[in-house]
Amino acid sequence: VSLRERKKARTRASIREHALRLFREQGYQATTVEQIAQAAEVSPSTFFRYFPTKEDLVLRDDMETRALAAFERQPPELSTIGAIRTALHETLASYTQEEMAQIRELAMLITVPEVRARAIDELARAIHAMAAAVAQRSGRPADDLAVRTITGAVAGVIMSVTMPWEPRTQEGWHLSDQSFGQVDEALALLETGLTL
Amino acid sequence: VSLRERKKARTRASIREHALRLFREQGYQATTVEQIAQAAEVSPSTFFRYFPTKEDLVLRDDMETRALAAFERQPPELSTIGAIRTALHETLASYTQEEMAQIRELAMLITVPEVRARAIDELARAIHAMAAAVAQRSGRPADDLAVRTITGAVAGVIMSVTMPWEPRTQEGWHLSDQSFGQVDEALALLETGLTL
Amino acid sequence: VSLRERKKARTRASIREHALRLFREQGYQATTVEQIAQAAEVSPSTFFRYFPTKEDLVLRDDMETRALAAFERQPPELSTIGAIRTALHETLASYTQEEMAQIRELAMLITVPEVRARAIDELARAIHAMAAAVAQRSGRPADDLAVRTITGAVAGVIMSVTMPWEPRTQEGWHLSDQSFGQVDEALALLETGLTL
Amino acid sequence: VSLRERKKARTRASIREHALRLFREQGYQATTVEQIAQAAEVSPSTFFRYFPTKEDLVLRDDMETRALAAFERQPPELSTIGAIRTALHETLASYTQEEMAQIRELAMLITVPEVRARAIDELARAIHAMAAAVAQRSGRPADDLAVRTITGAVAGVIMSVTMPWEPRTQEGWHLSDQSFGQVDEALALLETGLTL
DNA sequence: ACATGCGGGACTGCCCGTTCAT
DNA sequence: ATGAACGGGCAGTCCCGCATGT
Repeated sequence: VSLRERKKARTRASIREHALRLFREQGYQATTVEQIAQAAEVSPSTFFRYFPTKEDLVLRDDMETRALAAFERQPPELSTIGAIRTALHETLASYTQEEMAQIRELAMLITVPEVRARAIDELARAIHAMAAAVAQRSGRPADDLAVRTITGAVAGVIMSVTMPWEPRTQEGWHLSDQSFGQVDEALALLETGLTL
Repeated sequence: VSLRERKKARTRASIREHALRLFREQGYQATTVEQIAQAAEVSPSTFFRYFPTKEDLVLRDDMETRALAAFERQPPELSTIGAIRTALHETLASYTQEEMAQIRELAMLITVPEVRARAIDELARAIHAMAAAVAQRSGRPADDLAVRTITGAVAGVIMSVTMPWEPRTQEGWHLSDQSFGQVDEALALLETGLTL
Repeated sequence: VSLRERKKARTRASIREHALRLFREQGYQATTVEQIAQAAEVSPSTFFRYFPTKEDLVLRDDMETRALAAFERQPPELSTIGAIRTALHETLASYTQEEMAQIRELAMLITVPEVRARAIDELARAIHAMAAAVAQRSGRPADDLAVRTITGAVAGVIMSVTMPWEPRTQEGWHLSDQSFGQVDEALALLETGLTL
Repeated sequence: VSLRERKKARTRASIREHALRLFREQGYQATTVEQIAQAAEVSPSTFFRYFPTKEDLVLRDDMETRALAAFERQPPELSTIGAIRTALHETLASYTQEEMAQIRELAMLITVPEVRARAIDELARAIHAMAAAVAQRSGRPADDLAVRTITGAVAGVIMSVTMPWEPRTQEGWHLSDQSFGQVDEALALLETGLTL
């Protein structure tokens, strides 16, 4: 880890922290990139070198990567959905207190339409990546319909349970601890069979 | 239907047609709102009165509304997913040849990232609307977990089957006739149970 | 002439005047568009609506248009070059004192490389427009070699005589009154024959 | 020729080749310096050390230098324009097949406005350099009007004959073999006298 | 009512000067 | 000491909302 790398990481963190503070104080939309750059003492162009878009301030985390890695570690005896559930548990457990706090803070911002659209898109993309893993695990081709169905369903369930559906204000919604519990429960339901 | 309404509809259609032509010729991103406005012989501000954002040129259709209405017409004997499947069939059948052609053309544009993010978001929103209908149909509360699970799963499956996952060029992807068939099949799978 | 038009013209003039003042005070390159916009009390985007590029502040004048019109007014007895010389005289005579002063001030800025490259390009384009007029006048096709040769030569002579060739500072060069005299003389030479 | 020099020349050639390929594939404007640098496996800053601006990828060749040298080799019996014509012939003849092919490819890019403006400016500058040679050859002062006139006229004629005047697409224009023939013919006309 | 004009903000691309790594 | 990385700055484009004028 060279000095250069360290500095980059620090700059990146600094930009994000200042941004989050400003979002808290003024709201997401009311905060301009220029303000963030000024607060973090970098130029706007530098800002965009670290975060391609303003939305990426909120989105870039590695939860999907971690979850995928955890999934691939699961023993083959588990059913697909079972493996996914365990993987999610492990992923959550891997976060420190502070990381969870930041995730919770970032999560509040998905009430902003653009952020939310991007977030869903990322989720979709991530689950598609997981489809490959599922395919391999079950010895089926990557574009197998059952594989696409199961991964799609999982993504949809996560979306449906965690996203704030009614248009609430930024303050009115938060990612509760029980959200994860609900996701788990919903995935269990999905596996049991959706008889309604 | 007043004369005013007629004129509005014509303007709206004209803007959309000119836009689609320009998208075909130059691509979505390369076409500016100003060009579209000029081609349709309206001012840019008028454009925005008809379509709140450029993306809405592609997104605004009433498929979700029609599907929801069809769902509510289904007899209570059908299972939830069965009713959804039938509703989708009826919705598709309700389109004329020309409408289908336009839908297909619009569908090509979801390869554009912004459009795609918005499209998924709309799908999510639409399915949430359907959750209410499902809840009522089954006599459960609106925020019932089973209801959210089933509707989320349906949305996820539709997404997973119809969206172009690999980053393909605009030309390389199209909404095939069999896409609908695959959605139907996948929903059948979902109902049967996802044992993988 | 509506109120709107009036206002536009005033804004345009105001921007240019403030820009010229700033150029005088700080130099062309050291003056940013933002400064100009601020001085003229408009937003940067408005600036670009009036002048597509910073260079256009300097370039947009109608000398070429006037010269072309004057050329077309010349009687057919005159030789081509003779007609051009007369047209240039008439064009110059048509400017008021103030206009000449502004032209002179703008002319100083062609010492700036980008401006100069653009200026030559405009000259080239203008002379090409004149080729059409010459062709018509002499009853030859537009792409006749003699026509292209004569108009090209005229453009080249004007360039050669009026442009500041050695890289001089902005202060060291100015468009003198005798520049026009020299152009006239050079065109006379061109007509007589270039025996060297 | 040291090893260092060799390496530099290779890097330079490599950058240019990758750039030309990308220009062919995506167009000049759509290709960014960063893409070129990446393709040539150098950093952007290295790119700018080899080519001060993106335009210089297209412009930097030594045709003017060669032509000037050839001009200075001409015997004093020849008229000025005669000497220039011979010099141009010799210069052309000095290029290999591959060099000509590259020149032709580069020439296509002068349809791009910025490139074209720069190209004309370079031509102007080159011809001004030639003015000094003409002055010396004829024993006149460097700023002699006849000298400036004749060199300016030659530059203008070359411009007029070789440049694509109508706004054509990149594909629609190319530097034909007969362009050189036309230049020669036009210069002959210039010498004979421009009676039109 | 409707269009036009203007403001503003995100974002891109070119280019340069300085700092760090080899 | 040579070269790459990095940050800064500025021109320019586009989307879109709001005020202003017709």
